[in-house]
Amino acid sequence: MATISTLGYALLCALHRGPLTGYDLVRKMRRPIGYYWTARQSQIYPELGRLSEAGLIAHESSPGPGPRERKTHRLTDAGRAALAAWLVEPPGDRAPRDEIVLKTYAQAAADPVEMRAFYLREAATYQELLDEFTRQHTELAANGGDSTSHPEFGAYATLELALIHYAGRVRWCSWLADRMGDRVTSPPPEG
Amino acid sequence: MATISTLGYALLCALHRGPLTGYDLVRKMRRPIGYYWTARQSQIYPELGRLSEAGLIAHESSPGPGPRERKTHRLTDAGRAALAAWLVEPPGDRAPRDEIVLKTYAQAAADPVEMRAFYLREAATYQELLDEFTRQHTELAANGGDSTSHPEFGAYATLELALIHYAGRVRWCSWLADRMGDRVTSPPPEG
DNA sequence: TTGCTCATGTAAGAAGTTACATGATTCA
DNA sequence: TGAATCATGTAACTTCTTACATGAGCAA
Repeated sequence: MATISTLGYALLCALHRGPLTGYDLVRKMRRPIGYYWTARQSQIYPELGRLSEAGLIAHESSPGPGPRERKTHRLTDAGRAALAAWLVEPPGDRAPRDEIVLKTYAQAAADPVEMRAFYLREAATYQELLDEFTRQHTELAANGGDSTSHPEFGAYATLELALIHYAGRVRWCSWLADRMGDRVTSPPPEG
Repeated sequence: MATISTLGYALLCALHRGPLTGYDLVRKMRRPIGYYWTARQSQIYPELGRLSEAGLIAHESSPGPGPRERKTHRLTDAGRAALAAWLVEPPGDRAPRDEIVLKTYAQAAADPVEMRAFYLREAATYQELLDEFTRQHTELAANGGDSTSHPEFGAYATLELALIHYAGRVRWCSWLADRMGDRVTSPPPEG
C-alpha cells in the first residue's frame, strides 16, 4: 500500500469538518491551515488524485465555471479512520528551518547598527501578526470556540499557540535590538 | 550572477567564526546549527562547490584519511561581505510546516483519550528539550557568552529563543491535555 | 476591456531525503 | 573482527516552487 505523505494528511485534516472542492482546499492551505501547513495548487491537485486512488477520499462532480468539472471531495470511512490513527501518532521530527535564528547565530558578522534596525523591524512585524491573531482569538472565544465541544475548538487551540509563539518572538527581537545597542558602544577587542 | 540559496548562506553562517572542513559542516548542520537549519551531507558538498564557484569561499587541500583530499573551507572577503549584507535583510516568509499544530486543528476527529495521551507525551518530549537547552544556556552564561562582546553571543541568543519556544510548547501541550479531559466527560451533541 | 474570482490541471526546475561508494584509523 | 569516526563524493527519488494553460462570470 502507498504511504500517505504529510501533505496528504494535511488535506484529510482540512476535510475533517465536511466536503470541499480542490479550490476550497487551495484557499485553506493559504489560511487558516496555511498558518501552520502550506501547499501550492500544483501540489494539491495531484495529491487529491493519490488520496482518491488510496480510497481515503471520494468526490462528486458538477459542471464547473471553466472547461473542467468541479469536484467536491469528502472523507471516506477509510479516510476518517486513517486520519484518526495519524492524529495520535507522535509527529516525526521535521527539520527546523528558521531564517531569523540562523541570522542570529552569525549576527557578529554584521554591522550592529544595521542589525539593531533589523531586529526592530522584525519585532514590529511579529507584533502585527500578534495583533491580528489576538483579534481572531477574541472573536472566536466570543462565539464559544473556547469550548472543547465547539466545532471550531481546534482552530481556537491553534490560535492559543500562535499568541504564545508571536508574543515570545516580539519579546526576543526587542531584547536583541537592545543588545545590539551594547555592541555599538562596546565593540569587540580587535576594534 | 548565480543567486545563493538559503542553504548557501547557512554554510557561510557556519564559517563566520573560522575555516572548517566539509565534514565539520556536516556535523554543524546537525548541531548546533542543525537546531534551526538542517542539511544533509548530500546537499552540503555540492553547495560548497557552488559557493566556491561564486567566489564566496576558498579552500586549502591536505591529504585526507580516505581516497580523497581533505578540504578546509574559509570565507573570502566577498563571502564575508555577502554574508553581512544577507544578515540584515528581512527574512523571506518561509512556509510554516508544523505537524503538531496541524493535528490540533483536526483534533476533533480523534479519540479524546488517545489525544490526551498524545499531548502528555508531547509535553514530556518538549520538557526534555527545554531541560537540555536550559543546561546549555546556563553553561554558556557562566562562561560569559551572555555578553555581546563574547564570540559565542550568537549561540547564546539562539538558546534564549529556544527556552522561550519550548517553555511555551510545554505550557500549550499541558493545557491541551487538560482540555482533552473535558472532551471525555462531555462529548459532542451527536454522541 | 481589463482585471478578479472560481475552478482544474500540467511542466520544468529547485530543494531536500535516502541510499550507495571508497578507505584509513581508532576503540572495544 | 566489528563498529565508529573521519572524510568526500554521487545517484535516484520525493517534495516543493514557479510558471503556464484554459475559460466562464462579474465588477469597475
